[in-house]
Amino acid sequence: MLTNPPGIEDIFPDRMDAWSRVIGAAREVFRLSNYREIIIPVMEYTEVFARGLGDETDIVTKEMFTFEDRGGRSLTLRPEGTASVVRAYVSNGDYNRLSSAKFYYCGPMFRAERPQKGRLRQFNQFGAEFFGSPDPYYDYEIIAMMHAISRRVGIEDFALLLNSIGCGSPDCRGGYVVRLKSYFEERRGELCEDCRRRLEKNPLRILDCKQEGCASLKKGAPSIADHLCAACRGHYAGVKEHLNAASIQYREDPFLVRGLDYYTRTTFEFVTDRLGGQNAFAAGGRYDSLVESFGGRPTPAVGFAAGVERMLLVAGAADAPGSGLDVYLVHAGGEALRQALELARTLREAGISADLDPQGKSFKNQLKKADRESARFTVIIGEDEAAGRACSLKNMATGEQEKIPAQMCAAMIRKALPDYGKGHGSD
RNA sequence: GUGGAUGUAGCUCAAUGGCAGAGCCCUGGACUGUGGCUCCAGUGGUUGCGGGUUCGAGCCCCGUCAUCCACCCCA
Repeated sequence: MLTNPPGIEDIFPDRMDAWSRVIGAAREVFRLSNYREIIIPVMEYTEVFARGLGDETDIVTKEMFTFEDRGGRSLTLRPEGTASVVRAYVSNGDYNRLSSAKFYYCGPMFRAERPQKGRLRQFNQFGAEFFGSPDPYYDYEIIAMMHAISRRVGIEDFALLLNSIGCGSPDCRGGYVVRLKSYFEERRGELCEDCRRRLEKNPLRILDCKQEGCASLKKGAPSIADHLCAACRGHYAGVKEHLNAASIQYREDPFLVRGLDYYTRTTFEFVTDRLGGQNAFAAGGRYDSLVESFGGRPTPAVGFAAGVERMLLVAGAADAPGSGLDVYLVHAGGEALRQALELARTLREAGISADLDPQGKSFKNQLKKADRESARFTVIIGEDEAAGRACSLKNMATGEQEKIPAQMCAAMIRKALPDYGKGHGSD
């Protein structure tokens, strides 16, 4: 039997309810802050990600689905969205010339990791990016949107971790990294094997290590908080002020280091302990030099991304079987079927969802199907009804049933549906 | 890439090395034109795949594939 590749899932209708609620909440929150949707390609030239995320990052070195096109150029299925949005922004002169821009995106991402709880090879993210200002307000705006989306989706059990990793200048992170490196070099023997390698490549990442030895070492390590330059310190204070003003709880974590190279100043994560070996369901930060490194004008920017499947896990979202159909038509075949088909057309044209089984076995069988579809009404056309061009309208919740002229059916159902008009056809 | 666990009906799972089962689902009946609750009956299997040991393997051994969990890393 053919199966789907590992870590690449089908999403069936029963799950779509919860799934759409998450995406819907995100879209609505983005709209409220004037972010507009952008559709970015599912694949890019490999350089986009290599340059965007950093040549040495784990994602680029071992987690990308990369292949050659027919001309021998290297293409990669996108492992995240920010690099693509930046690439799109830079290559589109119209937007590039605007003083600022707000985008959001959603769609599948691909990473060639071993699947496990909360980790898929194809998964869905939505995210937002702001271009054009270093003002800490925008860091806040980005964080606040993700916060609002979490609340709307019903995620209660989470923490917001916040940090500033400063800028690259020698009196800021640049100098800090040097101190950090020498601190760990003196204790090289106590570091795990991975961290000894990180010591050369990216000493900051040692702070992220969960090995016991390394974790206890970092308690005595110099903290980035004490080594920010005046400008970055002021920026960080500004972000916190905005968060406080909005009563958004956060926990400062001076050791919060993200796996992507492009971050500057603000970094943050929305974390929970309900994701197995994973902990973050959304994360982001500021990336003030990424646009420039893609060949654009120097343009400060902030953004975040969230994992839809992880949010569903954290929210404990249950599958909802049944379609919420408005009407299921039950018929006795022959002339009754002919009238049922005609009535189905009428109902659908009136914006009422209707379904039936032309093979229609017993009434019992058809009623059962109506129940499985969680239909709100059943319209029954048996031989008696068909003879008088009538139908029996049954409310499936109460069991009440009434025989009415077929002509009146659509009008009566429409009146009885409490939310007719929302999500139904309009007139 | 590394480690551990698990693969039996559509689903969830039983079965000392000795006749492959139950619950749910599905179909039908009790109720000849009425869903959910109850009761009864029925359909449904190359026990992931390939070897081996044995009189005999779902069970033991080897290999392989798949899934899950964890490491690593990340949404």
